[in-house]
Amino acid sequence: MKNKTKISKRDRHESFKELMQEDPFITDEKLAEKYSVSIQTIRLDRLELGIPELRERVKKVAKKNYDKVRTIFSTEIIGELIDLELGKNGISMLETTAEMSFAKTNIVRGHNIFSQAESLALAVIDADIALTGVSNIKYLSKVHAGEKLIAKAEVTRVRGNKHFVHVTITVNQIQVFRGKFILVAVK
Amino acid sequence: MKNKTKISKRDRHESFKELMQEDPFITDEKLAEKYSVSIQTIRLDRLELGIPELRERVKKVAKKNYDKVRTIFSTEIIGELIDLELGKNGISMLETTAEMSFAKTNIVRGHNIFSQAESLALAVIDADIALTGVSNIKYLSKVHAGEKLIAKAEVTRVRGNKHFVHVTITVNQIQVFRGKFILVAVK
DNA sequence: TTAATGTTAGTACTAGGTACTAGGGGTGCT
DNA sequence: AGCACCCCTAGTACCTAGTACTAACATTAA
Repeated sequence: MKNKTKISKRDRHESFKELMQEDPFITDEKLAEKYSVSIQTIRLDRLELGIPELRERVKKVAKKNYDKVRTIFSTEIIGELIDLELGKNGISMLETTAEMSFAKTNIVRGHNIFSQAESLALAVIDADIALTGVSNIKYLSKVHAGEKLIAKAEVTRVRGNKHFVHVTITVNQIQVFRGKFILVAVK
Repeated sequence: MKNKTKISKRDRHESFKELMQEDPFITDEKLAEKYSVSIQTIRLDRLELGIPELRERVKKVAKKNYDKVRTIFSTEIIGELIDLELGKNGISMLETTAEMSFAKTNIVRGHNIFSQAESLALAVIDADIALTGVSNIKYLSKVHAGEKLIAKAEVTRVRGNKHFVHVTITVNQIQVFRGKFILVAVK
């Protein structure tokens, strides 16, 4: 028998998976200390649970977030573009995650929803570069992390370089957001 | 003399620094091939330029973006809170970056500005948890990457669980955004 | 008691390096 | 022409955080 706090394999594996998500930057050595088992045991555990080695985990985080940051900040569309008829209408889909929401309530933050709507509005209008001038929006009901947002945008009027776009977002056919945008095409 | 495309040290170093930012995931071996020099030369280059090894670079990207994603999605305030009088008013500051803007024009995307405004509005009201119900916003002029946004929020009226907040954002005393929010405090 | 499961130990090997020593080749200066 | 200096290349020992594998012991269940 060893000495201290030794838990069962099942419990260790349980705790293991959680820890890997919280802190992907931990080495086998540290893990071995933490659970007071040998490094070999940790390696068998990772093998069993299909958890890659530290370097791979770090690389994965790097690549994922690298992409993510680029997607959030840089893409023309927040969410996935499903359908688009330039100058007329468009549909995009956004799967909400825990990161988009308040920790306490799991309710998705408004600006994430707004971002989807605004970027879709910008995408549907038939202009090279456009900026949002005015918008009038209403959040109709709470959105919880994990729910799939379907945004539909429709161009209602075009007057000179001003484009009027209506956007509605639904979750399971229930409206959660609606907004009117006036977009200004710039040269 | 070797054989092919060999450029000067200065030019290599120049190109080197750029490449490291574009693609931090490249190994010394690949770099050696790319510049048709030996691995040792690449290592001397990195030493000279103070560029860490691949693993450290990857780790850095991982950590940075890890934090970034958390900041964007999770913080209560987008930008830095400068002043706050709960239930009355608040000021926040956001330094815009190239990532927040359209690549072509360098103009900051609307939703980044909106996010600052909305999150500040949520912060000033004296309620544990609140959601945005309605908002009415106007972008008054373009914001370019690098400009410092100062958001001022003021609670104008409270009726039951509805909080009316006005937010203005300025760059060098010039208004670039104004918005009215109706926030709903939830229990 | 035997078999299965869980744990530890150790070896050979890997990638992608650091740190260091040593030497060759071209250029510039005197 | 001689020599110094820079640039580049080569090679060795060592490092971390592993993989892949073999072997043996400990614990538990049948």
